[in-house]
Amino acid sequence: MPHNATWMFSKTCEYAIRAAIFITRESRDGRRVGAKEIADGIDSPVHFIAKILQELSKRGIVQSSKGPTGGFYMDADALGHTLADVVITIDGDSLFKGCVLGLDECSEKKPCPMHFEFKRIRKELHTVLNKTKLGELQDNLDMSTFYLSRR
Amino acid sequence: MPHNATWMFSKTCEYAIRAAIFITRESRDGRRVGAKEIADGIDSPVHFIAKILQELSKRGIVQSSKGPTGGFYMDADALGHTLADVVITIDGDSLFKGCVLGLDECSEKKPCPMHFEFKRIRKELHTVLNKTKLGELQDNLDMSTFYLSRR
DNA sequence: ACAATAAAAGATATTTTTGTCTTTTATTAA
DNA sequence: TTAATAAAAGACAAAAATATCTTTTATTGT
Repeated sequence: MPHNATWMFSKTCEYAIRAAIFITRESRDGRRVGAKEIADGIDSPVHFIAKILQELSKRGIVQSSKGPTGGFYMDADALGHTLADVVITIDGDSLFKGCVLGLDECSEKKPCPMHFEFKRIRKELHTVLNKTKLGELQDNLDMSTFYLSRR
Repeated sequence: MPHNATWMFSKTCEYAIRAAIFITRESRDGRRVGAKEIADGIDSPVHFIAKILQELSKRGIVQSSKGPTGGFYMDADALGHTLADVVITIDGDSLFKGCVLGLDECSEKKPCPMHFEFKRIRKELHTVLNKTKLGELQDNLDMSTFYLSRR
């Protein structure tokens, strides 16, 4: 039987979200952070998060620059993204659109038994992930009271 | 990047839920259904669902009997179970308890940035999966209007 | 008793996800 | 213009999830 020690996001996506929030927080005072520092900050394998960051960078979710003094950061544009953007970039939009029971043909007309029950949950989920921009999260002083790693 | 074409449940668990509902429906008029028939009915690999059914049977979520006229079915006891029971049997309770971002130490005191936002969603999710017993689902005539496979 | 049926059990294979390591490319500062 | 730094890229490895196949065991009707 599957282990599935987590929730609704792939592990890759969990790392991505944690990294995005970490970078948001760090780039508050203009700091750029390297893959190593991020990996330490969010408890993830260095090379793995590096790969993920490549993808996020490609899609404009985070900014990056090479060389010394380089690293990952967020510009104004990037701060306009939401957590939903991060999720969609990594896991796609199936979380918001796919059938809970994995049926291809599930729809309003041919609903699976859980279709209508989960409509509200799905909507709420979308709302939560969409309502806050990373920039707003950045402005929130409480941010320092949240944890991204186990230490 | 991960594919993750579905939602919050493992594929194994999706099959399990679909099978449980299928058996509930079929055992309405005392019918027992074989693994093959179930696999056809819910669009799943035969041997794979057979394995899953073994587990569900072991935990009393479904009943089974061997030999000709044998197959899977639900007795009164089994009909008292909820979808949450099925989910927990297969995927464990991490869906209801684990941190959304996969942090081991996430708690009220050391919350991850999404902790409080997701509290409500998690609760609602638990409610939806817990509120209806399979037996009640069985009594619901609308059941015939729901789909469990692509055909 | 026997043949047929169906679940249980277990071995094995494939695919996907996750994680690691090495090389290349771009940028900076001295 | 060179050495150091850091991301980008790509090859490879390990682990987990999913899927298939074969053998065994229990049950039924004849």
